[in-house]
Amino acid sequence: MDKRQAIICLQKKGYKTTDKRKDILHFFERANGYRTARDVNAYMEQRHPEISFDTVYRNLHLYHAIGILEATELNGEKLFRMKCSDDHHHHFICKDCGKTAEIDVCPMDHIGNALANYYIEDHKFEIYGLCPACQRT
Amino acid sequence: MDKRQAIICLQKKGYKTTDKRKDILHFFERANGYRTARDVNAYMEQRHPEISFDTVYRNLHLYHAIGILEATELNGEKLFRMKCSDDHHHHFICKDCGKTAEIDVCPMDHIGNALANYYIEDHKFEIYGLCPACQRT
DNA sequence: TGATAAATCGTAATGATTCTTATTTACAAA
DNA sequence: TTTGTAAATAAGAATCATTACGATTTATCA
Repeated sequence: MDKRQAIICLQKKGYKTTDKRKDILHFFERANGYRTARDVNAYMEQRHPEISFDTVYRNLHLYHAIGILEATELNGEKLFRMKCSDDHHHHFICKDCGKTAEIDVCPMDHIGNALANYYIEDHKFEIYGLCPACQRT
Repeated sequence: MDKRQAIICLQKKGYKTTDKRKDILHFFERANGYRTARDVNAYMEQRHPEISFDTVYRNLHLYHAIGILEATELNGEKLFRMKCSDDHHHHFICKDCGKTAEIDVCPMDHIGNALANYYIEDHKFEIYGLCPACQRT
């Protein structure tokens, strides 16, 4: 997903494409990894000094709901990133810069019938550490 | 880990064993799964109407730091449970009651050298859903 | 261009958690 | 058993992320 596709997605579903919405997408297009709502706020405040963080949170939530962004949670903060390709996979997440790497292994393929009587809704597999670039600092 | 072992652990490290600390342990000994800080607060307020939630948070944090409790995070809230056996494993977590089930599969055994140049600090694998008991309601 | 529903602003409210200061208590040593 | 002292606690203020709300502005389309 890139900015262009996201804008099409917004329009298709009848949402308005405001400058602020476009700028949020622009931010994520360049981010290449997970970012906090605070990061987005900081970026947006440069361009729109009067922006309300309600606008940021509302749009992050919207983008997540309609599948433009994906979200996770770390240290009590929500993190967002552009949705990547549709095939199921997990992520390595750099604790320093938020950059991610795809992991194609899914542990659900290996659990067999260990949870036979359980109703499974969801799962989370993430690896945390330092990406090659951040190890050098 | 049970209450008795936890108290020994506290004493060994020179921490005082107050009634409130014991009651928190008592709560987790019976809990058999993840509980929020709010759950602990609610329980403690029954027994100690004057208790400060600072006391609860401080002790949860301490217990986690010295390995009596383990922690995770869900929907913007921290969850705690008694530390279980020392062999590495992951959990199924019931979204309704917090009860957990051990999963012996660890995805790290399957990633090969996919992250060869990455420094790995940590990983998280959790499955969410409903336990057999909670499916019936 | 103008009507209208959606989006935004500004700010207050919330919910979880942490911090601060004064007071109390568990424990060790006499 | 008493007492000194560091640790633990109470009470409430402060913080941090997030959500809610009424008033105002704006994108879109007829």
